[in-house]
Amino acid sequence: MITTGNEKKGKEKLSLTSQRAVARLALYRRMLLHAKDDGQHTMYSHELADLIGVHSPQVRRDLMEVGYLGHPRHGYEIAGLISRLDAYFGMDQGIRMVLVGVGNLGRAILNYFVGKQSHISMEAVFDTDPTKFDRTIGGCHCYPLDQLYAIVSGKGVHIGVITVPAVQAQSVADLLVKAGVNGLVNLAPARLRVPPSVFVEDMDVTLAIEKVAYFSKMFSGDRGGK
Amino acid sequence: MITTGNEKKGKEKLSLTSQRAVARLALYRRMLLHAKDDGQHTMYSHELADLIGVHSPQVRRDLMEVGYLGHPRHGYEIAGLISRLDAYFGMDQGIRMVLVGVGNLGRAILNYFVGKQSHISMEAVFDTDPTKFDRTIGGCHCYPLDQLYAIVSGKGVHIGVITVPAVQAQSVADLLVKAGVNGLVNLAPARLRVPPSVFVEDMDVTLAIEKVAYFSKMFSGDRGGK
DNA sequence: ATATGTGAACCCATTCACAGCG
DNA sequence: CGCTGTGAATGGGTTCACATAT
Repeated sequence: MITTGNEKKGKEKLSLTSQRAVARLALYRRMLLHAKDDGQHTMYSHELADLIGVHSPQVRRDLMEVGYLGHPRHGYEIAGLISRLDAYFGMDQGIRMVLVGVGNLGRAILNYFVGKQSHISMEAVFDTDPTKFDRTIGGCHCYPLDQLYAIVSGKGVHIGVITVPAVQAQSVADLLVKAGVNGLVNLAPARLRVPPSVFVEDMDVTLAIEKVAYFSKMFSGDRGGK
Repeated sequence: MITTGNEKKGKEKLSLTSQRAVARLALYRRMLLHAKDDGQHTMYSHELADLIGVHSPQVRRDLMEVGYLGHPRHGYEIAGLISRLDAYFGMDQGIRMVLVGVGNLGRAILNYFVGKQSHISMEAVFDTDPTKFDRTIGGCHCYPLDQLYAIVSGKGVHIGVITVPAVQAQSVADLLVKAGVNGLVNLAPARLRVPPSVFVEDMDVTLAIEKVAYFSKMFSGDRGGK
């Protein structure tokens, strides 16, 4: 087990922070990176709270959870907190991922990573379309899907991103799990069945649209001008 | 006047179901559609529960919320429940949406809708790239972004889907809101500021990956070997 | 005085347990 | 009986309030 320089109190709390909390922490990190780019050195909990739309005690409690202490008069030190969050997300050791399904959606996601250097790296992409084999797409080499196990297994790849049609999603998930990933980002509108040791995050655009359909109808009780 | 955005003028009947509940209802609907395609006529709460990974009382409570009653011995009647859910999501009146940003991501989302007939229709798409103007992309006519207000306003378009780079997301959101949409699906990794009468659903792939990074690390005690 | 750290209260979503009905 | 409908209990996440530190 590798621990980085920043020591938190002896509490190596592996506790499962709630998914909501983890998402907020990722947002804090993003805002802190922006602030750092702008030359800021410290930030108050209430500033961070305003930036992502929560209350300041929420921020303080979240940061307490990751074991980073602020300064009662000056707030939180940005660079240090970013380092702490990097460690929290395992980015100090690097996160390796692969993507399966180089359609429009897959390419869109690859574009998020091309150019900008991140602690999260896309190691390879896979597809079943022979015209894509051995090409470099979005900065990544594209391999045939049936070589996935051979290429991914044992390489310490943590995350698989699934951007294939719904009908293929489960078989791709099975393949990725067999190859050793323990986290999946599933962009296909399908429900995946995976062993409990694998974490799945579903990103279902159709579902999101339906949600918005409901709430937007509700929000527009009257649509009279203002 | 300062608006805290905290005025909930909840209508008791159509009460603001929680976001989580609405997402589940959309999933129920999808599963029911599949079952109907397979020729099933009724379904039990525990079946539906298993299909989406929740407990049966949760299903019954959710369906109670939308006011659909099952039969104590035969479960829920599929066709009727689907109709009820269609009405719940406003689909019986049709949901009209537009999409802004015809990059890979935008095209991927358009592909979700091309071919399959849905109660949700994509009315038009917009971009700033002149080479795309007046072309039909994913079954939709592409207009210049600066014609958005003229084309969308007054057409009863409910939802805007934002698939532009992060830096443009806010201005596109402003435009869509001015044109009268009251629901946004935001695929850009940016935080949007909108009036409280507009519902925003963020779909942030980068955030999702970071979430999975955390939980996948946590799920795998060590990453060295097996 | 101002901002953090945190126990305690609060609130809401989920789950339980059982009444009711076919 | 089996399955639904739902009040009651549970549990987890958020907010409050205040002690603490500088």
